[in-house]
Amino acid sequence: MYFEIEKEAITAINKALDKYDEEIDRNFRLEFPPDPKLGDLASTIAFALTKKLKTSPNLVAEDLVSKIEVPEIFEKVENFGPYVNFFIDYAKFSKKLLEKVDENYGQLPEAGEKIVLEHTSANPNGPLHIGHIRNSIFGDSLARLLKLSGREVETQYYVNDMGRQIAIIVYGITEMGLKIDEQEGEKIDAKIGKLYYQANKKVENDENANAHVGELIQKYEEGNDDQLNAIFEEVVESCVSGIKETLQRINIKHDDFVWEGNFVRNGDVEKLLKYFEKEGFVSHDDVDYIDLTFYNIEKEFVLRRSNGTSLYSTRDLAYHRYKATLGDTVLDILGSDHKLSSKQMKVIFEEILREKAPEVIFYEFITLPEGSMSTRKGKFISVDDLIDEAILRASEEIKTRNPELTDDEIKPMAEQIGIGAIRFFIAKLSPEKHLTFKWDDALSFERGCASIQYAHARACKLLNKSGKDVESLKVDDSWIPNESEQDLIRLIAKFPQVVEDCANKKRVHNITQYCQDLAGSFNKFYKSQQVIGSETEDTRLILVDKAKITLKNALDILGVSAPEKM
RNA sequence: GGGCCCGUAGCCUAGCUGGAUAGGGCGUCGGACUUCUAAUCCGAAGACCCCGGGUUCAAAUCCCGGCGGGUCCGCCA
Repeated sequence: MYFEIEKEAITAINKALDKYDEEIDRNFRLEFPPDPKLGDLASTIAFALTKKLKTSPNLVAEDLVSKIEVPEIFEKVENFGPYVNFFIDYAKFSKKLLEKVDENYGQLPEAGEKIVLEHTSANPNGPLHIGHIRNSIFGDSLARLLKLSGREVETQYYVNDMGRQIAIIVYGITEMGLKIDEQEGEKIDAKIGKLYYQANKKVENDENANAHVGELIQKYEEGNDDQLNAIFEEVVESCVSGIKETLQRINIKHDDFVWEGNFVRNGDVEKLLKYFEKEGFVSHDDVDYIDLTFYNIEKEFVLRRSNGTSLYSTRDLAYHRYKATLGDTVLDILGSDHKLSSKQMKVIFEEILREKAPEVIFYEFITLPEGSMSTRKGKFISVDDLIDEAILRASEEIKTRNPELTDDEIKPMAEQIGIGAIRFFIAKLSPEKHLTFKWDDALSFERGCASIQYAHARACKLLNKSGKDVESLKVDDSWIPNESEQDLIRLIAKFPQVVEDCANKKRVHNITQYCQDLAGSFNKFYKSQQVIGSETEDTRLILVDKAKITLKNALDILGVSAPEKM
């Protein structure tokens, strides 16, 4: 709704600007004033005009206001110092808004852009740990946000089957006689992690073992040993299946899993290397590499090991060229430790291949209070453990609040609340901020996600209790919303704009704030206004229903489910 | 050593393409359950926006120089 009325306000301002002789940039948008007392939409256009007119911005704003014809949907236009502020006529606006909100509220029209979004892509050498989860939760939420904003999105998980890590696991199986089934842990990915830890310890301290791993890498890359291929594939497939299960628990599902080995097997990597060679970019030492000092990058880009095998970075280049064929934009979510290699990739794409480089969003690490996590050192908290703990804590919380509930009733609620707490906790922090993980911060049910879910459950309960079919109700024509109703309407109206804004900036953490604001506004309304039995019962029920829908759709961006009961 | 990121009340944080009294949350203190669920609401206290310069009518935001923390600089991914 704000889109429409913003347009009206801009048109009105432009008409007023026509009355001046001075030419100023008409490509402006409106902003939200910091306080509803100051109106609903504000323009800073007076600042631009001030420079031309050479008077104070306050006077310009005052003069501009006198020249503006107030569009019908607005009550008045006033200037507050240099700001030109529009006040919505809520008697007219509210009814229109409520009629507009349906199940798809917030879904913006098709933008005609397809984004291939890669996220998570953790090495299949162990379970997902809480260091990876930021990538997954941010990536998945962003995918949801971008879809809502009208983009087409395909999510991919890049499976590193050819890495040294997998070869180490295979070494553990074939040379050390370790068996996946015999490892500690419930899930197969956890067992593989344990096996990897042991095999890695051996390889680190034993030259021969280390050399043997190199041979395994070489053999798998050549791909002629069917028996060996099968072992590699089984390890990777098993681990990925465990990871998929974990992701599913936190409402994450990728559209596609792409194995890096494909790009060696289908010849793409070789083609790329030949191209670099032909164009004269390759330097030969023990290894083949591209010297990037000309582009101000000290670190060379290694293409091939001395034994002739390819590296992750080379295969990744081929993978990114493949992704570019699938959509308009290639977007990666990566930890900040990838910054240098991404810079190398960007230069290679733009300067050497002369192709569009992928877009990358970086996030800082999550560390434990005692230091950073490491699958290699077996030092991490797995996402499965985090989920289990979250659900456990949530069910205890539910039990103390609702002692009458049975375990069967509690279980699904605990899952929704526990998972919500995790996703919300991760999503609310902007990605460039480093995070030290603490259980009590991560799994708080006060004022966090649970209170938002609670607002939704409250709305459901209320609608249910009314016994009316809200779809068949009509907004009362004489209704003039009071203050808390206006506040709620304002926030509901803002939602599509929040979606657009966050999607353009590719930021999801502002969505969490929006959810909190909307829930807060609903709770305030709920506390102060009687719904059932009031004179405007039907209208208020509609308002409750629309708030509920908006809340649900906003939570959906975060992959958090909206419970009907709590 | 060089590159990149971060530094906002006791704690976590939004704002960072310059503009309205720096917005939330946790914690603290005080109030509200005979009334549609108190996982809620109302109120209060709490901020040299790391420090020092500069640009500007205007700086948390931009520039320069420090300080503190993180991270990268592998024939790992």
